[in-house]
Amino acid sequence: MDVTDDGRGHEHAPEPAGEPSEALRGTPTIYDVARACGVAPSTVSRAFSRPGRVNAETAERIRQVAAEMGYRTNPLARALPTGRTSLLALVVSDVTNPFFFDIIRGAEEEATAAGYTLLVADVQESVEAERQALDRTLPLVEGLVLATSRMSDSAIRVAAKQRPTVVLNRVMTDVPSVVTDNARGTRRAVEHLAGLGHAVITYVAGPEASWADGMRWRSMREAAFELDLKVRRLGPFPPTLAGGQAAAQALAEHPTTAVVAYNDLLAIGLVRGLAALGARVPQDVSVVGFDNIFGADFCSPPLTTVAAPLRNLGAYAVRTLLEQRGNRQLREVRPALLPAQLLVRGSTAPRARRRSAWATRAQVPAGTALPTGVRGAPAPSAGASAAVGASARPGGRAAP
Amino acid sequence: MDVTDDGRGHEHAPEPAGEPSEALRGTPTIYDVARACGVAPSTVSRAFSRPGRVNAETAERIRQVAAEMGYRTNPLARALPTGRTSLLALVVSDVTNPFFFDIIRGAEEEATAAGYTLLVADVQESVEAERQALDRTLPLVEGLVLATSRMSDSAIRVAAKQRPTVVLNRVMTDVPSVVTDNARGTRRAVEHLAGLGHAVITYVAGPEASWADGMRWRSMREAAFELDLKVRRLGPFPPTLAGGQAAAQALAEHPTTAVVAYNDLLAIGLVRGLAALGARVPQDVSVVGFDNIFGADFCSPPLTTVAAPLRNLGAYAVRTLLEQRGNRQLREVRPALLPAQLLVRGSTAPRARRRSAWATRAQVPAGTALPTGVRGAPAPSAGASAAVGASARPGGRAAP
DNA sequence: ATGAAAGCGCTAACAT
DNA sequence: ATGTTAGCGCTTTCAT
Repeated sequence: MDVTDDGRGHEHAPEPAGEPSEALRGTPTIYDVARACGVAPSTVSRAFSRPGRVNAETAERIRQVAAEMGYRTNPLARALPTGRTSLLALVVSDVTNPFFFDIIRGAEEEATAAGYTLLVADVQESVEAERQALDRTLPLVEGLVLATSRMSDSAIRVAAKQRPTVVLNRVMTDVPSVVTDNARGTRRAVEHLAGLGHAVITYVAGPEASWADGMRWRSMREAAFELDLKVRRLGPFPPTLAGGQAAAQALAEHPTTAVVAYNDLLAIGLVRGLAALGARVPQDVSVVGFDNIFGADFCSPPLTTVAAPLRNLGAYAVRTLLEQRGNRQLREVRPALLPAQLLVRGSTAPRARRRSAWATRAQVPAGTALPTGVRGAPAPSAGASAAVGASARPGGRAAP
Repeated sequence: MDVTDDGRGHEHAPEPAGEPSEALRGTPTIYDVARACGVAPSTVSRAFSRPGRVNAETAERIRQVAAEMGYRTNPLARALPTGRTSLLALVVSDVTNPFFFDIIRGAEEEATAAGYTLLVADVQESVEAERQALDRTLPLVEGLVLATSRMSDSAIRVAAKQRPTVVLNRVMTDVPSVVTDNARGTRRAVEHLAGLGHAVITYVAGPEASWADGMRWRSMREAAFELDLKVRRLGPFPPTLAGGQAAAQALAEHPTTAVVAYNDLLAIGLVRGLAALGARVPQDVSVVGFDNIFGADFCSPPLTTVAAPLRNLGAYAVRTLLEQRGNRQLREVRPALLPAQLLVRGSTAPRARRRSAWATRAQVPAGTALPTGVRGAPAPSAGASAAVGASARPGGRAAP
């Protein structure tokens, strides 16, 4: 940030005319500083890169002169021989998705604290863009956090072979991964609804390809089984406000008093859709979301949600990344499970005594195209245990 | 992204034993490719950096072999002699502020389209962090977009001297700047309220240091004068939900039927605060926000707002930046004004016939500390014309 | 059209 | 503790 319009070192060493120095070119180099100090360039280099390996006094003098001349070490030149760029990349599938806001913030903080600069690459939900972004950034960075990658496991492994890599919101066994503890979070939501007297819960599903979606649905079935509740599944729907409105239509045909949605955006859309159909939340229907994104507290009613430890997720990923420096082996690693927290707000309430008539009142035009059909869960007794055994879909992508 | 575990060129040239080649080290270089092709390194370099200056056939052969070997040009090595890093930086005061979401997205898109990678630096509202981020990234990037910088004009000029720079949401005359057309946007809001029959409008102010805040308040006074309305000013308040709730308290003491808030976050907070005080929006009070941030459409009621061309702002800034390549002069430039758009939603309605009693009902504890006093605008006739002439505060910071 | 050679600015052995 | 000397991988005159 310093500009040196003067301080050309004329008092240090008489410049042989015709020799281009930092006075002519833009920025002074270690050579200019060295000449001005009467030491070797390598000494100047050491004075900055490893203080301590140079005499305290000369080091001080060098720093002094360098400061006067406006010398700044060129990170590019430093990176070429060493590979130390001090850059980390965070690849997100969509910067404008509020799910990432706090993740970015957490990663930023941790990176900055460790002396790194975070490069946020937005790949706009495109596998092709993701590949290209990686092509471009991989050689520049010292490490990589893939938040919600849309690439295949093998593609991720390829990247992980070149640079320390951590994946977020997706479980892998040979690449360090950090995920929210969806199982416990989901259980808390179900317990909450059960405590309010709800006996049947609908799960409004998100993208099929989402690792989290599969996890949440399975966990719901387990929890419901143990608490002796019934669960249904509706969807999949795109995890957007529009998706939620569509879900409201679908719900009208198979109403329940409680709903757990794949994520907050879907939940908020659902609440709006329900309102449009004449259903009151939470009086007629209780709604629970996931993630606690920005906006979950000021929508109306404020959303009860399973809050993902967003900021922590980002911070933890970067920390894990930094720990990988040195040991570059892809060895077996257990995914880190970060705890979620149930935030009870205004969208859930005790089950109404008498069933509201909203669903029958709601005008659902015959033949309305719904994204998908409704299917009841298999009998809890059979379904739950089967679900428990199922492991995470191997190649599944993690849509937030 | 390619990994080359094989393709070591053994069939091209017998490796003299003991000479480290790309087989031993990680990535193949132009030297490896050159040897494999039987050409000079410089030819390989040209084949990639300026195709056309090399025989079409040899170029093709080189590309072929290079691909087989998994050669990728090293951006760092290329950048050292040329300065071309293909990196652009977008510095934002707070990544988690929804105001920036679409700005980032717009900038991202434009940068990617032009073959650049965008580095998003979050400086967390700290001048010190901003200075440091600049120190770190400036030498790496080819250009800089400062969105809502908290630094002084002169500090910005210093940065602009080193790299092409564009400032967003702040007017400067010697550095290209792009801002929302707040004046016209504000006028539209005032016209809208006037059309609904409101005669007195309160402006709920944001940060004093915000360039946009000053601009909006002045524009309101002008517009109100022309339309023969009265305006009052309340604040400043922090541009957050909490700030809005505080503003609701203040408004209760000096109620008007219409309010224009500095930004959406403040407006949303205000609506919630009013609700808590028993005022209905829009029946008792109409509220207009600014920016149309994420969430403005799903809060309750959906917010009428002056939508900033967020995405366009980001895209335009990057485009302007890219145009600066080549001519590195800081010459006089006129700020670009991008049009805002009034989005009428549910938070504004015709003025009620009879004055609601909410404000008198609202329990405002005596002596409640308000961030600031309320002051009426000076007589429109005098105030307005004076305001028109006033130019943007020179050193003002632009808080979103 | 291609090759040879000199850097870009810094770091890292290896000497002294 | 400091100086010398090679590079890091690529670009770019200047020759040929």
